[in-house]
Amino acid sequence: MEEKDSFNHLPHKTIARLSQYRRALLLCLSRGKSHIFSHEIATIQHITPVQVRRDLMLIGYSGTLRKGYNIRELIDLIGNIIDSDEGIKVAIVGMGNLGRALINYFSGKRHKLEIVAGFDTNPDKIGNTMNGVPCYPAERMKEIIEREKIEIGIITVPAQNASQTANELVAAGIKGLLNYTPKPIDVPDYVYLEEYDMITTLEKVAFYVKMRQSEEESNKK
Amino acid sequence: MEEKDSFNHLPHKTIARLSQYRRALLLCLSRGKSHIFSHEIATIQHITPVQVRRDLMLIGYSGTLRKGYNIRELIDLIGNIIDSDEGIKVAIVGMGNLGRALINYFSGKRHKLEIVAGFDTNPDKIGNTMNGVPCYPAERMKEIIEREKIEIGIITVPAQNASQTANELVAAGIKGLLNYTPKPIDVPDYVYLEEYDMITTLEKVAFYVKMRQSEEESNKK
DNA sequence: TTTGCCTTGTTATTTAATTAACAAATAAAA
DNA sequence: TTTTATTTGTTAATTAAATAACAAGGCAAA
Ligand SMILES: NC(=O)c1ccc[n+]([C@@H]2O[C@H](COP(=O)([O-])OP(=O)(O)OC[C@H]3O[C@@H](n4cnc5c(N)ncnc54)[C@H](O)[C@@H]3O)[C@@H](O)[C@H]2O)c1
Ligand SMILES: NC(=O)c1ccc[n+]([C@@H]2O[C@H](COP(=O)([O-])OP(=O)(O)OC[C@H]3O[C@@H](n4cnc5c(N)ncnc54)[C@H](O)[C@@H]3O)[C@@H](O)[C@H]2O)c1
Repeated sequence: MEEKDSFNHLPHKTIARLSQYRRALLLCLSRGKSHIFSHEIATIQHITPVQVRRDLMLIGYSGTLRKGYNIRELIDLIGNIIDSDEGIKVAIVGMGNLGRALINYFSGKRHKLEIVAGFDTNPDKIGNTMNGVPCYPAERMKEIIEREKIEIGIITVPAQNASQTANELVAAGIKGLLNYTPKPIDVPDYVYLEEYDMITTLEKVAFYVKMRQSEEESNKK
Repeated sequence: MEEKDSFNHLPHKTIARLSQYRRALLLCLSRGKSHIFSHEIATIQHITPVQVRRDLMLIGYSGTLRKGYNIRELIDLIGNIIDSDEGIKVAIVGMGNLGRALINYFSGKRHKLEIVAGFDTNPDKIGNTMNGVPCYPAERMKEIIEREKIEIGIITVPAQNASQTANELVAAGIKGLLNYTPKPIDVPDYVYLEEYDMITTLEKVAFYVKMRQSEEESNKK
C-alpha cells in the first residue's frame, strides 16, 4: 500500500510525538472539545505550533483553516498509523518491583496494546496473577509466546540476566524489545530494540543542574 | 573556569553516553582490566568506535596509541564532568508502585547522587522508611527540601496531580525535575526538566514492529 | 632496520531534526 | 464591501548529531 509505506519514513521523534498528541487529544475529546488549533496542542506538549503542523503535514492530515483540526479524525488517523489493526500483545519478563509497577500502570490503558503474560524464575511468583496478567515460569516462554502470538517483550529482570532473557525472547519469536535494564543487550537486526536507563537520565539531570549553577556563579563575577 | 565552561556545549546525547561509558568502565575495572580500546567500548554499548572516540575527544581525553584508554583515568574524568563535587540530593514525590521501585533501584548505586527523601499524601505511607529513605507528608516538602539542600525532584504521583506537585517542588527551590508521569508539566526556565513516558515508548516499539511486518509482506509480493 | 598493521584523533561530509519564513485562505470586524 | 487578524501548509534555512575519511603514531613481526 502506497500510503502506509510513506509512514515508514516518518522521523522517530515524530512517532513519539504522535503518541503524545493522541493522549492529549483523547483528554480534550473527553472534555467535549471537537476541534483544536496547532498552538493549543503545542502548549500542552511544550513544543512549538510549527512542530505540530509539520508532524501533521508528514502524516498527511489537513485541518480547517480557522477551526483547526478535527480531534476525532486526528485521533483515528494517529490510531491508523501507530496501532496495529489486530492489536499487539506484550509480555513482561521479570515480575519484580518494576515489572509489577509496569503491569499495574499499563493495564487497560490501550486496547490495541496489551500485556498478556508475565514470566519469572521465582517459584513464589509463578502462578500468581497481577491485574489479570498471569505469571508463568520462564521455561514456558517460547511455548506461551508462540501460542498467544506475543510480539513485544519488556525486560525487567536483574541486569546480569538481561542478555540471557533477551536471547530467550528472540528465540521465542519476539519482534520488538523494550529493555529497562542498565545492561545493553544484543539482538538480531529484525528485532526492534529500545533501551531506557533511568540512572543515565538522572545523571543527565544532575549534570545540567550542576552546569547551570556553575554558569550562574561565573556570571556573578 | 575555562575548561568546565566547554563542557557546557557538549551534545546532550554525549552526556547520556558518558554516563553509560562510565558504568561499562566500572564493570571492566572491577574485572581487573586497566585499559580499553574504543572498539571495545563501542561493542558493549552497541555503537560505533568513531562515536566513542568523538565523545572522548569532546571531553578532551586522550588515550595511548596502541594501548587504548586508561580506564581509571577515564572514569575519574567522566566523574569530574557529570558529578557534582559535593554530591546532589534527590527527592521523590509519590511513594506508590513506581516511586518505591525507583528508590529500591537507585539506593546505593551512585554515591554522588542520592535519594534522601520521599513525599506522599497517603497517611499510611507517611512515616515509613524504604531502603533507608524516609517518607514525609507532602506539606513538609518545602521545609525538608530547603533543610536537606535537595536539588532534584522525581515525580511519580498520579498524572492528575503532576502539575501541582511540580509547582510545589519548584516553589521549594528544586533545580532539576524528572517527570515519569504521562502529563507534560510546565516549569520555569531555570529548572531543568526531563520527561519520560513509558506508554509512548511502548507505542513506538509497536509502531516499528508493525511497520517491519508490513514491509516484509510487501517484499514478498 | 623496515614493513605492515592497528589504533587514535581530527576534519569533512552526510543525515536527522528543528525552526524560520511566508503564501494562501477565510472568518470576523469595520 | 473592504480590511484586518488568524491559522494552516509548505518550502527554505539552520542546528544537532552521526558517520566517513584519513593522517599520524608506534608496536610487532619479518
Ligand atoms: N526498580 C526500578 O525502578 C528500576 C528502574 C530502572 C531499571 N530497573 C532495572 O529493572 C530490573 C528489575 O528491577 P526490579 O527492581 O524490578 O528488580 P527485582 O529484583 O525486584 O525483580 C527482578 C525479577 O526478575 C526475576 N528474575 C530473575 N532472573 C530471571 C530470569 N532469568 N527470567 C525471568 N525472571 C527472572 C526475579 O525473580 C524478580 O522477580 C533491574 O535490572 C533493574 O536494573 C529497575
Ligand atoms: N507504575 C509504573 O510502572 C509507571 C510507569 C510509568 C509512569 N507511571 C506514572 O507514575 C505515576 C505513579 O504511578 P504508580 O503506579 O506508582 O501509582 P500509585 O498510585 O501506585 O502511586 C502514586 C502515589 O502518589 C501518592 N500521591 C498522590 N497524590 C499525591 C500528591 N499530591 N503529593 C504526593 N503524593 C501523592 C499516592 O498516595 C500514591 O502513593 C503515575 O502518574 C503513572 O502514570 C507509572
